[in-house]
Amino acid sequence: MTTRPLSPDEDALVRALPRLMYALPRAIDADMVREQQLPLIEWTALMRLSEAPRRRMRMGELATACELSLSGMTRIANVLERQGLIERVRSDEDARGWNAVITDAGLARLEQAWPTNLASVRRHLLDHLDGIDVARLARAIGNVALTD
Amino acid sequence: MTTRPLSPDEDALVRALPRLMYALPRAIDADMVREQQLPLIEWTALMRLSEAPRRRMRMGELATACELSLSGMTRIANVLERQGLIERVRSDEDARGWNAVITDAGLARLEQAWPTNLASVRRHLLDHLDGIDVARLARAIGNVALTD
DNA sequence: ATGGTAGTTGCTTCACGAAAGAAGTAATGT
DNA sequence: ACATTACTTCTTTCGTGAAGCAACTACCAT
Repeated sequence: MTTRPLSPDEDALVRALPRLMYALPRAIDADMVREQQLPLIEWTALMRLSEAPRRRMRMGELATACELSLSGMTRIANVLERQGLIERVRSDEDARGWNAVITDAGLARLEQAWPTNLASVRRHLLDHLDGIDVARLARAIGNVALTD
Repeated sequence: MTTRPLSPDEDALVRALPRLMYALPRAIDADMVREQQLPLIEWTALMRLSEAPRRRMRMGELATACELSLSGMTRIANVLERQGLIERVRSDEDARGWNAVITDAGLARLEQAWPTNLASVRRHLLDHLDGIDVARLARAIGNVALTD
């Protein structure tokens, strides 16, 4: 295992990391719950579904997209389904599989909550990234934590 | 609340965010547990203590530094104390307060686990940040999620 | 081809542990 | 004395991994 020491810059980043990993999701989630009664994870699931072809995704696919375990995804899907924001329909090409499909109510709810999410991400994150190449950063983050 | 739409770059960043907020901490923690039997949060606590004046911090201070609730910090401190990695001593200027003090064993454990943490952060994060101004990013992240 | 069976996959249910928040306790300050 | 502060204990919620179940695939024997 490589143990070349960190440069001072990298070291500073490592020390700042808990902010990003622990504080940021809590802060955004708190905004979403307070203003929209829609936790961040549920918002994320709706967002992924809304962008999927035919507004649907297999459960496993959705779990991955939400960075959630499959069992965790089942739980969230139950919550969303009980609220009528998604439906579950059997996959037509594999009878073991279920598709989560976002409903019209789900799309409406997503629309309604969108500005809160946007403002929250701005306030907690984007507003602090002056001078950072955001496009490059976004691309970089896409590759983060790929292997486990 | 401001709802100016996101630029495409910002939008890409927002969509990549779950990686950073959910997958990254899980990945690093998994490495720490697998190779060192020392969860990331415990490592973080030891690291903060090791750098504090007189190797000690008040519980509340430490909780903040670890981005943890006070009750959560109590729990972690109990675990570390049972392992002899920290001690609790009453604060001499406020009898309500406790100082968590890292022991020699704690320092040794931190040293021992350091390379794993370093390698993990490199592998999951730093290695993917080509072209990013890391110094600037570190400074920026320091300001993330300040308000709740 | 046809069917049997072994193994894999997709999802849910169950059992557990981690973290937050509320309520409680003890010491301070005014 | 009363309100506030520092921490712990208690309660509830959230998310994981393991176990369970149903359905699909692959392989072989006939």
